[in-house]
Amino acid sequence: MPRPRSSQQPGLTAGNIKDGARQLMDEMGTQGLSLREIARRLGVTAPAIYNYFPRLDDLITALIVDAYRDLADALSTAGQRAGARVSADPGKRLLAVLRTYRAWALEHPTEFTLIYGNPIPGYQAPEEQTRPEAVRGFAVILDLLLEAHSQGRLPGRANPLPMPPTLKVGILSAPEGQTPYPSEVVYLGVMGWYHIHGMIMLELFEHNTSLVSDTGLFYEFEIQNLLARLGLLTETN
Amino acid sequence: MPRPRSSQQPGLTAGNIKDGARQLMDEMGTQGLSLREIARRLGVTAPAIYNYFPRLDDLITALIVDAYRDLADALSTAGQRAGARVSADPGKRLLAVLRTYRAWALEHPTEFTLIYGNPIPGYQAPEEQTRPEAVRGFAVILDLLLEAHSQGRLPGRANPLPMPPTLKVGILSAPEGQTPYPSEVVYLGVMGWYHIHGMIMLELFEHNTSLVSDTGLFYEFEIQNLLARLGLLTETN
DNA sequence: TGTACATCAGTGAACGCGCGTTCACTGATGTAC
DNA sequence: TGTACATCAGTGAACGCGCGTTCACTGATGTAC
Repeated sequence: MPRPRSSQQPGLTAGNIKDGARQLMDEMGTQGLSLREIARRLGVTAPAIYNYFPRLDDLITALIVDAYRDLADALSTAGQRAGARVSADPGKRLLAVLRTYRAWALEHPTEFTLIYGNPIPGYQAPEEQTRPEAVRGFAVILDLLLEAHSQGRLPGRANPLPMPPTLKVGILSAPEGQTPYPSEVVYLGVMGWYHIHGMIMLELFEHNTSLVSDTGLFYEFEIQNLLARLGLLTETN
Repeated sequence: MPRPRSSQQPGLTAGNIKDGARQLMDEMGTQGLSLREIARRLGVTAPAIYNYFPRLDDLITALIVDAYRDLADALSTAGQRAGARVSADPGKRLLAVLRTYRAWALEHPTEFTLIYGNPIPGYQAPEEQTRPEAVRGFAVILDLLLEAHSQGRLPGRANPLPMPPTLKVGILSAPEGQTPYPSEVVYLGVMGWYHIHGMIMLELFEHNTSLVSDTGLFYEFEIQNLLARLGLLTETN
């Protein structure tokens, strides 16, 4: 049977396939991914996909990298917009970024799960592909903390943060091979991330439905509290 | 072919099957569960399992309930032992409980993932079976907070905790149908849980390997910090 | 304007696999007499 | 002590299914002349 595709129609693209995959995962969960089912939905036979992704794992990798990139973009533009719109205050920009973190997770639950949920059995993410985008997202937060730190607004030598001397924080070099972040900045970033991440994970998988009635309000309260404790928010909002 | 089993051998039991399932999940991840593979490892044919678990979902439910129960037991005995060994101070007992939370997760990564990781697609946990044990574990934490609260050691009316008036915290009734926990207690419990849970999830799925070199120390520092902020730990350890 | 040709995206059949579940059955066990 | 019998845990074959991947192929397209 001849291919029905005419030259006007866009035909199969890597983008098409990824979109189909994302849609399928939305319905079936991250482990419901299936080359054959994606092909079926695109009105194409399964082997056709091999022209774009030699193996299923390559498709998964592409989806993961896309997700990290999309999240990093969302965080980055949220920070920039807040800077342009409201003020240059790093605390307020950080607040906008943290709001966006949750918003992105709730708007893209499948992709968030793909990144941060159970590892897919038998699949090993190639770090050299996924790591840069993953780091870029977290660096948005670290950069704002660094800015506050350089303004002397974070706890430091004069106003020491409780931080045990034996605690060794791994060194994460800044994006462009610049000087590494000071360990106070990394510590605060990680600490805040843990808190926020736990909230979102438990909300996403519905472990807190009987405990918290308005998870959005709760989140908002927590991030304001967090930033206020660091001296980054003087007035509310 | 006759059954090789003689009366001395224990033969197949529900416990055997669950143990095999847990072992399989340790190797293959929570979604690697397979009736046939479990049966194969137990030296038995797949239909034999149907005498003990009518459907695969029933086996999963049993595993989930077991995990919640085991975690709740671990938390509960940790609190009791700390009370007997060290002091009756609820803060110190809480510290022991929080240490146990992480220890249990790291010792039972598969079961922790089964409970708190991605939902298994197509499987819906029957709440009436899983909820009591899930609540029991969390109640260990809440009970200790309640004890501190009744001793006036938590922030209260006199020494108010920042807690927005509009924040509505769902009511969780105490185990035996006793009076519900005060909302300060629930709030602090949930808040701490979020923080701790995020740490453990990110550690378990190895998202923080490049950020934190000694995750055990980091965790220890965080929980001591957390309790100190609530006024539950005056001296270290 | 017309013809020959290379390209290459997508096809269809097939591979070997593992899965959950059903079914009639078998045969060792323990009990009742 | 011996015999007849009910029980029921586990068997083996079969069902229908979907999966990832391979392979030789086809035929529309665009290009070169």
